[in-house]
Amino acid sequence: MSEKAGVTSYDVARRAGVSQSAVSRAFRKGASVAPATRARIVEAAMALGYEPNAIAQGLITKRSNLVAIIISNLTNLYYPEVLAELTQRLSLHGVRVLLFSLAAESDVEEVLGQVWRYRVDGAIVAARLSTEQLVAFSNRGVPLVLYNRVGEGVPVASVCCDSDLGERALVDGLVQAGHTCFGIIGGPADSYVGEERANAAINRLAHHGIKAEFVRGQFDYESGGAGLKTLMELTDSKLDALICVNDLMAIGAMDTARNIIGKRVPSELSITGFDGVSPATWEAYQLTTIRQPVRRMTQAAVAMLLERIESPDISPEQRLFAGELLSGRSARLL
Amino acid sequence: MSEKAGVTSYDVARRAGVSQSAVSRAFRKGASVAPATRARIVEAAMALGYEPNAIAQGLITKRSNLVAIIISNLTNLYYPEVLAELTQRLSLHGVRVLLFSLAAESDVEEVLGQVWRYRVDGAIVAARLSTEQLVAFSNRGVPLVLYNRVGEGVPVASVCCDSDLGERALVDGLVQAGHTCFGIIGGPADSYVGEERANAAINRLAHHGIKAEFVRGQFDYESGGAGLKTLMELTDSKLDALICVNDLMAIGAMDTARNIIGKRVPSELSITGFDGVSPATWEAYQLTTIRQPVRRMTQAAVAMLLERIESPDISPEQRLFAGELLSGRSARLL
DNA sequence: AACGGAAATGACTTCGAATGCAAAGACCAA
DNA sequence: TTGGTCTTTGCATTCGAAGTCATTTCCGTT
Repeated sequence: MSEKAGVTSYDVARRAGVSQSAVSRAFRKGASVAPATRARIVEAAMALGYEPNAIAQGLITKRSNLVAIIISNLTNLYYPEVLAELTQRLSLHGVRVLLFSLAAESDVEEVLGQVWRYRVDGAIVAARLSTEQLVAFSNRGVPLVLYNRVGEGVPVASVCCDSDLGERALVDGLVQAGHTCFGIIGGPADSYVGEERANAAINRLAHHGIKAEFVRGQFDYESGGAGLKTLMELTDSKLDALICVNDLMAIGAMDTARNIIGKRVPSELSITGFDGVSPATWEAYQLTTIRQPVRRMTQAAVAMLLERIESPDISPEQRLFAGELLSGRSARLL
Repeated sequence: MSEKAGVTSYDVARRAGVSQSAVSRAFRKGASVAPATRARIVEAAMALGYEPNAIAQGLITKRSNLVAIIISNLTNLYYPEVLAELTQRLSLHGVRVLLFSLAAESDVEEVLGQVWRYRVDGAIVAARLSTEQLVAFSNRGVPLVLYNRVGEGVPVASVCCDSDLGERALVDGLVQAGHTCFGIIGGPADSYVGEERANAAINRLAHHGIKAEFVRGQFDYESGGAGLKTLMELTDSKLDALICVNDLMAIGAMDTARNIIGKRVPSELSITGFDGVSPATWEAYQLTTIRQPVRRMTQAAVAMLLERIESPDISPEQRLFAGELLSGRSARLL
């Protein structure tokens, strides 16, 4: 078994005394090969350390068995879990992952060029795509599933965690528990989930006749503390309910509230997050948040994508998953 | 610009009134094409939305421009950062990432089969490889760089963060600050870094004539708390210095110490970690730890790999980076 | 006008596996 | 033995771009 580079089906064929076609057939199930022949071929292949060249297979079959995964910022703490899940699930189906991680959202265009070049069978995207970019996918016939985003102006298959339901649960709980002065820390203006969640919270508060102060953050730890400080100023320190559109900012805010500002959480200030990342459940935080059902969502995304790879004409579908309210100890909820 | 699937160089050639060869040349720098011709070709290519088929290129040139990245558990909190860095750096060099994330270490063998099939130009691996597996890389002529691991029995290019230096700094600091009862929480027995760091700590303590209690964890938050409890029992609650081989366990231990056991950190119990993940710097923890120089390490890994892809015969090299001591507030150090 | 050398271009082959098609065997029945 | 059916097998072609080599074109010289 002296595995060497560049062993081809011809090498195997020669050693087994058959034609190259036979070798090819021996490796695809359902092909017409005599059992004895197949055995000889497999033996020869093992002896030579032969592995079919996926590149050549891809060229002839027009199936690369590659799926592109495009994620804007992997350091988000939430995405690694998603990525790991997606990768492993796709693996089970014999599909390989071509990973594109963006330093800046604006890199998408360049990345797409590479996606086309590699003739991927499909793509799962957790980054903002313009309408033209969405159209490009459909023109090129590359099945696409958006993760936690929906197509703007164009119907596209997508998997999302319901922002409205989630924020509604949080807002309602906070309102009913008697909070009166609300603040919201949103995401950057160009983030889809950020806007969705912030708007969901704002709308639900409006439904209760409450107007909240609003500031933007960058989804990171520091933004939480900074946002909280700003909101305290804006509200003359009357703030008693802080809604953050992700957990990381909520955690940052908690730390700042306790250690810098000196507000008790949750007795003086309730703080909520969104995502359900693992630090949210740590003893020190016990964050009240909405946990995204990552396993079900990734499972759905993979299933939808594979379906569309098999049958390219399946119509777009949006799957909205309800998050689970995680009642921690960072907020007084009713 | 009605980009469609399956535009080939022949299509472009026809539209530009040239041969396929000309199109090919127009897209590679340094080739002999008249400026005017190239212009016509580029225009035609744009009009058709042509992108060279990387699969076909890979087949003929025997360069896939793909690099495999194999990471055992992405949920480790430390690896996402590494992965993002690696991906982006490789991108800059026109190299694409084929990601393999392992659910269990034992999946490596199966994954390697796929690595061979895709004829990757090289691989960066942060997972345990057996000697046979290491040899397989060299037999197949696939350049390999190990990340935070070294080849066992076989010389292999690798990039590591120095465990000895790091643990020595921590141990010396703790000893000099007067700690007397030491406990160590290691990693699973099959983890390379886990064993390295634990041994480094044990050895350095021995050098000071101190013997520490030792328990194993799984690198996760829960293991920290559980490990601490066990160590408290083993030491009749006399434990006053806890060395964890990664930050996550240290964080878990801190939370348990403060909130469950009721020990003050660091006045009654000093806790140290390793890695320098972002939560370690959070207000609530301010962990005393060794920060791995991720940027320099990934930078080195990429550089080493690319070098070896260009010149396959470069001899193996180990690059050991010293970590930076992050003096937080979780340990009394001198 | 004729020639030489360089630049530009195209025809053809190549990479490695898959597959349509035809030929060759295998097997059974009459 | 012959014919017919079904299974195996090999030949030849294909996928799309790169690159070799031969040819053509272009330009400057004399």
